[in-house]
Amino acid sequence: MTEQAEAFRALADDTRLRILNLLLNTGSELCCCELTDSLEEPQYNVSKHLKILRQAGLIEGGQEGRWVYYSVPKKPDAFRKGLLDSVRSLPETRRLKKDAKNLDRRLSLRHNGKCTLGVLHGQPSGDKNAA
Amino acid sequence: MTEQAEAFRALADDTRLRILNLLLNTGSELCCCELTDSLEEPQYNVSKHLKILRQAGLIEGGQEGRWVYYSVPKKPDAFRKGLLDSVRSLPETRRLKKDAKNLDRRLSLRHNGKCTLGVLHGQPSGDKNAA
DNA sequence: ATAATATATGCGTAATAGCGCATATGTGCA
DNA sequence: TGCACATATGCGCTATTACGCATATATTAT
Repeated sequence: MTEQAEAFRALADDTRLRILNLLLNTGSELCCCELTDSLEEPQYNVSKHLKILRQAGLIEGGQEGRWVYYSVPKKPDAFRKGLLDSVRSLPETRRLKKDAKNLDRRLSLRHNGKCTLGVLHGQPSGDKNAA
Repeated sequence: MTEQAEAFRALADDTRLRILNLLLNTGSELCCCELTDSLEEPQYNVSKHLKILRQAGLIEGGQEGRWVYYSVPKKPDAFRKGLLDSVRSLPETRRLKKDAKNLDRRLSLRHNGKCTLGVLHGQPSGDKNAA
């Protein structure tokens, strides 16, 4: 598979589109646990999806202490810039709105603009512990 | 999977990208056999890929007699238009150039701007009959 | 009608993807 | 040195995908 087809494949997944949606709609860099809580997905899944996106060159990740902050590339090549623009134009579904709302709440817990917590919600498989 | 992720998935395949590349770079509509010969892939595969692209809303197909002509949608929605633009910006690999060359040759066999032939090459699995 | 032909599709199989779970890795702090 | 914690990864499983092959469908020509 060519590099370009791989990039498309990285986008062919709802969870990964949700991750990118959050990264694109916030100026900030987001760490794994913030994404995990926002998406209400298990941490190991979020981590795996982040890896796929990073390998496709669609996000970048930088470690800061125990945390790894992910963000959209500052200078993507033309092809990936086009792809990211396509993701930016995704229709705002209920799910994406909820993700954004979760993220807002989660970001308000930062201190000095940095995450100081881990995953808060119950690592839901079916949301047993959420309520 | 959302409709948008499905569209990305449809693009996550080299053969399908090659098909779109040909459709985007020719003003003309192309029939299945012309694409088959240009790509040097088996007819049944091309047909299957065309189906996936059509279901994703990335191409349209219209029957004319025994032939089915495929083309890029005239009025795609904003999201798909962005995707098609991304495909348009694919780097010109050797493979894509060869496809285009094959297509040129194949198009020169049209009569009155319409295809009058079926698949010409040896339905290669490994190009046994090609030489 | 029958044959010829352009395209589509069902089936079997091998490869791949995503999830859940458990656990490893690596960093900071006591 | 050892513990706590954020993140990453290996494994087993199931579901999906792509391919090759054979054949079905549909349209034209004889």
